[in-house]
Amino acid sequence: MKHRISITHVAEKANVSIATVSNVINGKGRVSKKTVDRVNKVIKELGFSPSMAARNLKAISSQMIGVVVPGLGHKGRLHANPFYWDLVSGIEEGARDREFHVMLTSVSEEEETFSFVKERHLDGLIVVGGDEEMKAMDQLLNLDVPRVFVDSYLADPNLYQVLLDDQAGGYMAARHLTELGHKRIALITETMGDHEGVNYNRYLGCQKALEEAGISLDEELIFTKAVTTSAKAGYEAVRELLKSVDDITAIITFSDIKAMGIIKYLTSHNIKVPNDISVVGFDGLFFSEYTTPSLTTVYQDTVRKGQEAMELLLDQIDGKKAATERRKVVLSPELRLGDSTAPIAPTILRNL
Amino acid sequence: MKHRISITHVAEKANVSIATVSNVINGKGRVSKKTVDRVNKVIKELGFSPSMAARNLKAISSQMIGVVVPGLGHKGRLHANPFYWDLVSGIEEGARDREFHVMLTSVSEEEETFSFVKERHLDGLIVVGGDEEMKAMDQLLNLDVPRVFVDSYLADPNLYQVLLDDQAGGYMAARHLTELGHKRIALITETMGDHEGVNYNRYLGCQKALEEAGISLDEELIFTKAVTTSAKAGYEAVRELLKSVDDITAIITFSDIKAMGIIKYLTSHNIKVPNDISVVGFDGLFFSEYTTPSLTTVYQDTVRKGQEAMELLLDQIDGKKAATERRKVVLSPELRLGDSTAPIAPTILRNL
DNA sequence: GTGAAAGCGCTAACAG
DNA sequence: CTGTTAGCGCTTTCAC
Repeated sequence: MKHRISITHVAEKANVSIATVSNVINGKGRVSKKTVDRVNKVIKELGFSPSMAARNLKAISSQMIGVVVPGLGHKGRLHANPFYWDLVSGIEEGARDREFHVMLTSVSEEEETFSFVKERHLDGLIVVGGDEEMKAMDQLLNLDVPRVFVDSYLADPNLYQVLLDDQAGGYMAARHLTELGHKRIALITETMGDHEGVNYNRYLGCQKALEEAGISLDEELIFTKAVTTSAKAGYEAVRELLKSVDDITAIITFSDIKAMGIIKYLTSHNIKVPNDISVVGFDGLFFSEYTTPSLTTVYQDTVRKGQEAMELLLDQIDGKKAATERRKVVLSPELRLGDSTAPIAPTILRNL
Repeated sequence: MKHRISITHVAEKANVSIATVSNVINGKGRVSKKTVDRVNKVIKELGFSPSMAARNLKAISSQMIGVVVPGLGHKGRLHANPFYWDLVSGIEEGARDREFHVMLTSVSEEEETFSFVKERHLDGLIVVGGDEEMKAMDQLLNLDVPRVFVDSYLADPNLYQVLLDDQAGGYMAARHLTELGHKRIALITETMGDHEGVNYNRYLGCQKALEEAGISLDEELIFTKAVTTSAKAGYEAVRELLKSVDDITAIITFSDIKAMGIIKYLTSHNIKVPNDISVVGFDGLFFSEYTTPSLTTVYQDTVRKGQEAMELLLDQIDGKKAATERRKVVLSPELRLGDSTAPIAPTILRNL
């Protein structure tokens, strides 16, 4: 295995000192144009590129940030939710614009140390969707690096966070249904933790809309046993739900993929969507317009979410003043109408 | 900003030399149990973790591999195909098992140098889905690092590749349709390049099945103008296709998300799937069972594909003998029946 | 068992 | 303008 080409080789071949080569590489110091050209020529000839490892040894920066996604790896492989890919797309795009690279890691249920952050001199971390209950969150909160938390609902106002206005989203979903005349509206979601987190906030929004419409959200209509965020979980959740409830006319769920599973169950059991039951999803993923029926969903710009997170992180790394003022970015959702919701059926109205 | 805690600090506090600390960290050399314990205690107290940058300076390895995905970034942000996320999940999982980290980068249409591979001492690269025509492929092929190409169909037998048996997949799709009695079968795909690549091979498989059934694949039935791999592209492609052809009874397309768009177009234009037209997709993504109708599709284990790629890469990095023998891993697809295909309708049969 | 010392490739003073 | 030199944190002989 041949030796790495180092700055020294370049220096020798160009008949200059390594300091000069260094200056040329970094455009620093005063170097005559002639020398610059010569050195650059040699660099090209030798196919030299500077070792970041060596650089990092002096400078603290590694020009690399980490993205921590829950459950991607090992024990808890990521649930195939396109949402993450959109988010990562946004992050990568933002990083690339600023010449940063992105390291992707997952955090499992096991104890994690995140020692890699120090080991690799990571300049920052974007943490996706960890609640305060997440085991690893403690560790994460104690790290001494710039961090941005996405969808995490952390109380500490000093933390940098990117969120969706989930309450508004939940509100839109429920409001839409009440406006269509629905009264018996079920909610299908994962466990909502201890009154925090994305799902809980969406739930609060729903509740508000229902209250406004003079509807009380029956406990029995809140189904929080969807184990994962997946089509399958949605499918199984409605099945269970319908065992104990038979008069609902609408369902809200907090992800499009669960909505998909829900619709699948309903239509394959001869319950018409939206005629018998309306369904509202959440996220507005690419496929939501292409399902049959197309989804009414609360859209969020996930790619942008990723970009915002990256921007917030980089501002922080740069120590920009802006960063101090702008610690929390809250994006707005948007209701997208599809064919999965409709006014409550007249026959049902009559029975009320 | 406080100084990084280095091996020196540990050495001082533990009253040993840095060499000993190093030995403890790496479990090398002879160190008395007593010293080991003392040093480890100090390490914990100080919260010390060794700098990989410094390590990399000596050792060549960075314990990091790069994943290169086409068009994720900047100019050509990734098309929202869950396929990639599955693949990356597999890769990350494989990496994590072997204590490697994964850097995610995109390659745009622009000229790319991949200098980061040397700069960051990457131990290897997994390249996803680049044809030989891809501009950056030349660069990629000339790099001097272990690489694994996924879905790339490169001629050089020395290259490490992970592929799906795409011909078999295409064959399954078409065979299934001919067995159902279909004769006028259309193909909707992206441009198929110069007779290579994933799509072309799937096409070959189709062709074979059709030939076996005594059907010639009409030129006019091959629609290669789907611009991207997306539901929208599928939607628009059928629309165009149906302008010039009106007697097809089945459509094959090489991704589930295009299939989704196709079905959407058909059903929303009152063409029944599968009664009027059968549709076969490809990939077997999570949602394929949950569409309405559910998709008949050629399933591939995408997560496994990622894992295999990682394994092949790591074998190569380790210089395992196995790697020399096993340069090409070809996974097998599997036909998954859904409700989007059905025997050709009797009414049509009568007209033939 | 343990330590001293020489680098790995680069940057950043500081001289010249 | 350009070169010398001292580290950055760690691994690795080679002595003791």
